[in-house]
This record gives sequence, C-alpha cells and structure tokens, in this order.
Amino acid sequence: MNDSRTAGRKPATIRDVATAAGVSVGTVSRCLNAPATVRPQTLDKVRAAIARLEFRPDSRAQNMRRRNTMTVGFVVDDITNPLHAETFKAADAEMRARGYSLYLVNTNGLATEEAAAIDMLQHGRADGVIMTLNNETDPRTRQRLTDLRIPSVLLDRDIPLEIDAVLTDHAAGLLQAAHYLIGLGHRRIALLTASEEIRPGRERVRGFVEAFARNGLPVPRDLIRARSLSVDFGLRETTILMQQSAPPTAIIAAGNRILVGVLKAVQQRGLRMPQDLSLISCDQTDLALLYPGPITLVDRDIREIGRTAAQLLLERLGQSVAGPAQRIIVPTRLILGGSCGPVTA
Amino acid sequence: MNDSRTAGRKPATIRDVATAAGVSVGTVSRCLNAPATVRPQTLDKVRAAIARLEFRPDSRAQNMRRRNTMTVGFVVDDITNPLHAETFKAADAEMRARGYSLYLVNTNGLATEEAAAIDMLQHGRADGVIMTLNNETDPRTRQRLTDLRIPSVLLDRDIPLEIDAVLTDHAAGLLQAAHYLIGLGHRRIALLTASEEIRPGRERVRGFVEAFARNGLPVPRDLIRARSLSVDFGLRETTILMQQSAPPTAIIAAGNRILVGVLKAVQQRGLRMPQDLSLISCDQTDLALLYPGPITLVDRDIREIGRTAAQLLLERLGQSVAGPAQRIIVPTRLILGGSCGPVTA
DNA sequence: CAGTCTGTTGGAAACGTTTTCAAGATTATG
DNA sequence: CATAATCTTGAAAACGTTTCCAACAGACTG
Repeated sequence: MNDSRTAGRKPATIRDVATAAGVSVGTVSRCLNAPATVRPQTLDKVRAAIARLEFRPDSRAQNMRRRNTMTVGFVVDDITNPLHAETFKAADAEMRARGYSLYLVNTNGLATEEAAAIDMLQHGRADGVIMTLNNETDPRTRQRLTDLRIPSVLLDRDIPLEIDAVLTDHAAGLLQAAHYLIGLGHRRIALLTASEEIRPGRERVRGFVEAFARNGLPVPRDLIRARSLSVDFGLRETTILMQQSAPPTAIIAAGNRILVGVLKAVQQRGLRMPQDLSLISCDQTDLALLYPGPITLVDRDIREIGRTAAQLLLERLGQSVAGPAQRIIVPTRLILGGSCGPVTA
Repeated sequence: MNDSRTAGRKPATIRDVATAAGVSVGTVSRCLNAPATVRPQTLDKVRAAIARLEFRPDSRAQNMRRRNTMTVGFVVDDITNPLHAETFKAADAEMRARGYSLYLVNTNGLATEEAAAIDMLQHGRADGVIMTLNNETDPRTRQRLTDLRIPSVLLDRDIPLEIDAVLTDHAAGLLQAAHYLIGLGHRRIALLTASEEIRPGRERVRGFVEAFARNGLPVPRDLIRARSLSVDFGLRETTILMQQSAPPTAIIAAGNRILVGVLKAVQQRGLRMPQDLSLISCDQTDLALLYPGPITLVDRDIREIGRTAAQLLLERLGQSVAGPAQRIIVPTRLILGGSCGPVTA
C-alpha cells in the first residue's frame, strides 16, 4: 500500500502516480493532457491515484519539455505609477483567462535594466513580452528588439521595427486641450511633458503646436518644456515658469506624475485655480479626480490599452505566424473639471 | 568553420557550444557555474565559443535541473493600490539584488484565486512567496498555508501558523490618532476601516477603543465601522454617518482606499475641513499629501516593509533551515496636516 | 623514482515531463 | 471468419541543463 499521508516528504512525481495506478507514465500524462484518448476505466484509476498522492505536475519540467512557460513579461519603469499598475492589471486579467500569467519586471527606467530584462525574458523565462520602454533610441535596447525571438507588444512607443504596438492619440488629446484653453482666452499656455525622445512627448508637442496653428496664433515655444515625466520635473518647471515676469496663465501637465509636481508648486506658491492659473492634466487618477476643482483632464481608456496589448500578444502566441505588425491607436477625450477658467488679465 | 551569423535559427545549446569549443558539455557548464575549476586556457576557448554562438543558458532547463526558479511569488489583491505597488517595488529591489525576481499575482481579493495562486506557485513556479491575503479565516487558504512546501512571508496578516510575518503596529497608530482628536475636543469620532477578519481591522479598532479608555471616555461604538477597505465603503459610510442627526465631528479613514471614498462624500456634501469635519487618514499617498490641507495621517515606512519581507524570505531561502517563525512589527507615526481642528460645536 | 595529491576533464546519469512509435487489443468490415 | 481499421497502451527518446564519478595528467613528497 502506498503511503497516502498528506505532505509525506517529497512531492509525488508522475512516475509515482504511474506505479500507484499500475499504468505507464505516458498514460498518466495523457490523462492530464488528453483525457479523451484514454479508456474511462483507466482514467478513473489514474485520477484516483492523482488525488490520493496529491500529485500536481511540476511546472519546471513542463516548461522544459514543452518549450514554453505560459508566461508573458511585462516590462515597465515603475509599477508605482497608477497608470502602469492599471494597465498591468487589465493585461493580466485578459492573459490569465487564457492560461497565461504575467511576469512583472520593474526597470526603474534604466536602459541597462531594460536591456537585461529583455535578455532574461527571452531566454526561457517568457513566451512573449509587453513593454513600455523608457527610451526609444538606446542602441542596446534597439539591438535587443531587433533580435527578439519572442513576440512582443510595445505600449505607447514608436520604434521603426516590425513590432505590434498599442498607442494613444496624444496629439488629438493635446490639440483638444490647448484648443479649449485658447477658447477661454489663454495665449500664454505652458506644456510640461515627456522628452521628445519618446512618443508621448513628441505627439503631445505636435498636438499642442497644431492647436495654435489652427487658431492662427503664434506658438509659445518658450513655454514648451518637454523633458521628463517625473514629479520633480513638474515641480521645478512650474516654479520656474511662475517666477517669470510674464508667467503662463495656463499649464498643461501632460503626465500624471507631472501633475503631482505641478500641484506641489501651486501649493507652495499659494496659487488659486482657476483664478491665478488654469490647469489641465492627463489621465484619471485619484488626485486629479478629487483635487478640489476637480482637475480638467485628457482621458483615455487605460484598461482597454492593457486588454488590447494582451489580445495582440495572444494572437501572436496562438498561431505563431508572423503577420505584419499591428498598430492600434486609442483615442482620448477631454473631461472638464473646475481647474480652468477664462483669462482674468 | 561555424556559422556565426546572428540569430541563425534555433538558439544555441550548451551542446553546440561544447562541440564548437571542442570540449564536453560538462566543461562548458563548469565554465558558467564554477569558472575557477577550469583551466584558464580552456575557459578562454569556451568563452569565445559562447560569445560567437551568442549562447545563453535556457532558464527552463536550469530550473528543471536545479529544482528551483530563483523566483518568488508576490500575492496581492490589487496591484493598483499604491501601497501594494510600493511594497512590491521595495521587495523586488531587495530580491533582485540577490538574484531573485518577483512574480506578481493579482488575486482581486477572491479567496479562490488566492488559493489557486498559492497552489500554482508552490508547484514549481516559485521558490518562496510573499503574500497579503484578503481573508485570514478562509479554510481553503488556511489548508494551503498549512501544507505549504515553500517558505513564505505574510504581510500584515496574523495567522496562527508558523509563518514569518511583517506587521504594522496599527493599534499604536490609531491610539495616537484618536488621542489627538480627543485632545482637540472631539468625542463623536468615527472609524472606518477593514473588517475585523483581518489584522489591520482588528488592531485599528483595538487602538481606537484604547484611546477612549485611556482618556476615561465612553467608546462611541456606533461610530466604529469595520467592514471593508474599499472606496465604495468609505463613500457609503461617510454619507450615512453625516446624514445622522448627530453626525461625527471627526472621521478616521483607516485605509488609503477608504480615504478616496470619504473625500468623494465630503465633496458631494460640500463639507469643509476642518471646520465641518476633521479627518485623519492612513498612509502617504499623492492624494493625502496634496489634498488641500493636507490630510493628517498615520504613516508607516512602506518601503521598509517590502524590504524586510524580502530579507526574511531570503534568510529562509539561503539556509533552508526551519527556525521558529519571525514576526517583525513596523511602527507608525502621526503626521500632522491641516485636516483636523478643534471642535466648533 | 615510486607513490600520493591535486587539478582538469569527459562520459553519463539524472531532473519530471511530453511525445513519438510500435505493439497489442478491440471493433468494424466484407 | 479473416482482414482491416481503430483504440488504447507501454517503452523509450527527447528537452537542455547540472552534477557525480572515474580517469588521466602533472606536480609534489619522501
């Protein structure tokens, strides 16, 4: 008789099950993976043995033999950013429903860590990868992407390679936001956003410029600050801008972390919104939604972005066919809050 | 001559390297794992071959053979909660420095998913696990924890099993918070927090009650609402409380998500803080720090919690000795903002 | 110089699955 | 009833590493 005490010592292997059930290991494996191909009577015997021994196949061995991991890497600079966390969650839910799980890699925005992450993921850690890279031009990362052996999806990044991507129509969002402010009489509008080395920065600047052009107005180039998405950047630039002899009457904080910095500066200087300053931000966060006003913002469907990325990847993973790269563009919309008002000059 | 074109077709295996370098596979393996035991001249040959073929060991095979994965599960109900994201990041950094990586599992707070997560993690997916369970009493989860075959660390949960844990001294935090409000003259103080089925709920209620006791005051039992950590709960309860004939003069929103709900309700009802209502929250979030006031709150070092959890696990992973379970308690401190004032009755 | 160490290596056996192949048993077909 | 088709199964070969063991070489030791 076999010892059926729970947690005997070592976990049972498929071999143990086979001997316990009096069949071969191949049969046990078939019971697990293709129950229809085994005689019902045998199936029962094997299932009983499995239950008795509390057997569960070892994922390591399965990964090894099947040459996959049912895991997808999710590379991001900072999971603390609610946007990324939300995207992760949506992608994870979608993937999990199809048997995959997501493997989160936090790179702190360092190009070396990004390259290392891609490296490790493609060497047996993951079957695919979803990533938000910090820098579109870093040669190491570029090289990794070119040589990538597993399917991947880029989030909000534009790299001239055959890679699927889910993008946001930031230009339209900023066009609308700036147009709205112009309509309120604002002319000195500042734009704080990411460096133009990444797509969100480029596109936002483009939309911003376009808004002035369409209104037949000169673009306030001196008020465009496209350098970073960080809190510190928002704080610093706002402080500098508002100290100028001719400060802006409105600021577009295009980035949810930037908003945090801008609000810090606003509080430090005791500015009132919208009387002293109009403000538009990007993306719904607790802070933007609840900050008294609330903050007028350019919204987009983050969950859909995560879901779409997952779906694109699942397509590639399913039939590992290499069709042309798909680029899906998600729209934005302006949500009016109370942080903007007419110019009170 | 070997074909050294990059990305030939199939990735090179250790066997390819061995033949390319004219040595045995064992030797190649030693070059990788114990370079000191191989003759320098051989090492050079092998390394050259490795570089030429762009060989990298396959993690799947390594995991299989070594019987580990250098991966630790991180189980949490909602990674969107900035607290959890921050904890994850801190634990991840600590682990990564020691060669491990974290595998995030988002359970949506469902007991079934929690049980499933533990199940899958211990069957070859992870070498250890750090978890914040949603329910301390669910029998399935309990059973899983009892039979757990890999070392684990609980975050802020108190389960009578021999499991390491990192806890927060919520009772002390709430004692201090309530005491502070009492000192300002408040008597009708409401407490919104988690169900007493999890430690944070229990401890916060305990500290809250203790504050009244120490001040020789009756405990306002009717104002203790310990049922959930959700936004909706905060919103609903605040609305109900403030509709009462004798509404509280102060609320302690003990949970960062609860705060969001409370602030929604406060805005909906047009309450001013601290004139109409004093408010204390828990944990530093963008919202609590920047909401005009800002919000007075009970703080704790989240990063230290993540780091400590990682360290506890690393100890167990290193020398897989089973010493007695360790319980580390992290202190709290009150950070004064502007959301509290004297009673203006 | 015989004998003992030490250092370096190749060969082969794991690790726990899945999968291929062929054989044996069963059923269907004419 | 013989033969062919179909099910069901066991044996064995992978998958790519690591590690154990034995063998051999060269360097000491006495």
